[in-house]
Amino acid sequence: MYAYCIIEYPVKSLDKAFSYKVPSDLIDKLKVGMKVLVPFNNRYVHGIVLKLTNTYEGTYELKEIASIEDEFLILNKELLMLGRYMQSLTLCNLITAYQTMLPSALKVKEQTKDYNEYEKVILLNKPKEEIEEFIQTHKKSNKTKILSDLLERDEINRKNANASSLRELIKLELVKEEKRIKKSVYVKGTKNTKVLTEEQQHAFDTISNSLDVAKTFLLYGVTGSGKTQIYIKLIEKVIARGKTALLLVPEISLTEQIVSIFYDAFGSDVAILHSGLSVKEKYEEYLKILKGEIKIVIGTRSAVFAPLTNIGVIIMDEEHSDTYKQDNTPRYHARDLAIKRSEYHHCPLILGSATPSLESMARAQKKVYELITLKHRANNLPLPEVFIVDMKSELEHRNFVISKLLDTKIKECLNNKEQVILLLNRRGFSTFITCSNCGFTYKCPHCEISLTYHKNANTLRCHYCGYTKIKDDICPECHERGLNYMGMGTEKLEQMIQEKYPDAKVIRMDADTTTKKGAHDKIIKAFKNEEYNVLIGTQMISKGLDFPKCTLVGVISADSSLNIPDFRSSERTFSLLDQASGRAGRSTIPGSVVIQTFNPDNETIKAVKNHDYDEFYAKEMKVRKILKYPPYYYLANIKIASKDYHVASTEASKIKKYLENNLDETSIILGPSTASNFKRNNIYRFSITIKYRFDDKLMKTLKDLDGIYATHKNCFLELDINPLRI
DNA sequence: AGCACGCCGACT
DNA sequence: GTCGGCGTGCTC
Repeated sequence: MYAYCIIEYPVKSLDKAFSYKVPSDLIDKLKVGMKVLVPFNNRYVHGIVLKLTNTYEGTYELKEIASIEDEFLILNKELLMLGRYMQSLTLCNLITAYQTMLPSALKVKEQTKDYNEYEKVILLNKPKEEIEEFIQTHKKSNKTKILSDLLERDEINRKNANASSLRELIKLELVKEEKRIKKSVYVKGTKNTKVLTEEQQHAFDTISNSLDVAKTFLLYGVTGSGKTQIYIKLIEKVIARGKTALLLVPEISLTEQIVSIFYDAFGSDVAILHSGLSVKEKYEEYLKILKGEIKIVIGTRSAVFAPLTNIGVIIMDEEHSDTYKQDNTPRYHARDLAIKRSEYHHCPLILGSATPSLESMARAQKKVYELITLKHRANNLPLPEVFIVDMKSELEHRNFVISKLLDTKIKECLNNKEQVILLLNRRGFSTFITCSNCGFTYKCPHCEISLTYHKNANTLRCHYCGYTKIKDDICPECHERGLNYMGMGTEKLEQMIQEKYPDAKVIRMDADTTTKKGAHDKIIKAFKNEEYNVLIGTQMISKGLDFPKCTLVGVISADSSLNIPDFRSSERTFSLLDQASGRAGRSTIPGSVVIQTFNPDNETIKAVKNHDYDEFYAKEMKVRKILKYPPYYYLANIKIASKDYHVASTEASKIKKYLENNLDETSIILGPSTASNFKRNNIYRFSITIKYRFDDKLMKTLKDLDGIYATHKNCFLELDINPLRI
């Protein structure tokens, strides 16, 4: 028998199958999809078996497979296919695709955040007889009590035992201590008795009727419309039919509620996959899923590769979330792979969101997806009222940060002992120029995105197409000397709020205050427990959190999100502001939202005020159509990187020529321009973006290009097909 | 990727 | 003379 293996090095020139003889003692054990150890160029390297054959036609002197690396960890037929599919979508190496699918690949860049709660339990360490003997031969004490408890119950929590007695028992090696992940609710069957509303029921029925069809549904429901309930019912139904379910969420840490709901409903049938798991934990969960011990997998992006078989439903919650797209190689989008898996398993895929991505909504409009709309909040509460404050007129009253209205509302809120959330988006990665007098910002005349300020050259540049202009001294709009780049950090805002409202207890949540393990959770819990009444934070506080006592959300500057130089900034702003407003008034007290902006007439802002996604969608689609952005055009981005500025620059021009000669005439090539992360780690990056519709030659051309530069000494390419940002 | 092979400069 | 620089090519 012969085996075709792909080996572990993610290098273009090695990204092909190498053939080996299978030694007789492995013939029975070796399966396609297994990890093996093979001799390769005087060394042993890991590989994955792609194919097994009985004959060998080639002319190589074949070596033998050395051993099976892991007889449990197998990529099944579907996952092998999925890897090839991912390769074709992202143009990554096949081995890279497989490595990202397998849990062991995590060792490369293990993350340190640990979202698990741990508990310590005490177990017996000696046979029962010995323990009994000990109890008999010693007089009653804390020690014997612990032991007899253990005889009865197998394990006890460390908290329930006298610490010093315990220490002695451990010393005597009669008992042992074990640290394990605390699963808050492990017991199955807290009956989910919630009754679906009419609307929910209709959604449920529609999907239920297509349980054996590979169909994608876009479940578009306003915040609080109870999508989670529909997920639960669907999964219950699918499990009852003997199938499994996959639930993808944007970020586990922000989805605690969903997770605990599912633990409650399904107990140990659930596995949670997220980046906080250690390699070992991830591996163990993976094996459990593989062995069929798990029926429901909940996880983030990479959970789309969960080795579930017989999937009955795939759900992608908050489908518009950017986290579903990996921002390093392989740059896959979990949605694409979820669609593929739903086709393979002939099961429905549900994309859920209150603010669907334009791509998905456009597909729904074109009937590629079936649209299901939930218009009402499950608890029938009105959506919070949104107030737009024009900061231009506030400036006249010298209110630079907190407008009169927001100030009044905050005071009102504090007086009523209710809570306030203040949202301050970060300025993004690049600096843009704003007129502090009228709020004017420079936009690229071709790309409609904000220009980035380059201080050393005193120029404003578009990093899409390369358009450059010199910064004016006076604002072209209001003719004042107000052109400055603005921005305030959360830290400064915190200080300011503290001074302005001395009685308020303020807590801040941003990247700085959440670096430590569990800090994130701690802040949220503390705020929920009303230890604080003002929460200041960045984007991260806008997602899915539920604070019943919060009745006011203030957005300090909507412009900072709106002006980020990216064609999707309106979409992101709408989603962010809509979600943020959803934080206000979630229980019985109606909430309000104050949005401060220099652009009160901006269509996106107006749509947020009316909670009108449809209006936003219609307007934004027009813009995208005119400017030829997704969903009307697809995008592909090439980054040309080199330590040498000149090399990067000249190669970028060469590549542009190459593309012009090899792509369809209908495709539009933008650039080369300096990439948004132009110089990082002393590497210069240029960016070329291709807008295309149907270009048969595109993928092949990009692949060829990648091949050409694979051997280039000091210049390399990064390809991103359907990038989320460029 | 990682290693051998190979062909030139400067060092005990 | 030889040690070692890294350019080139190959890996079932």
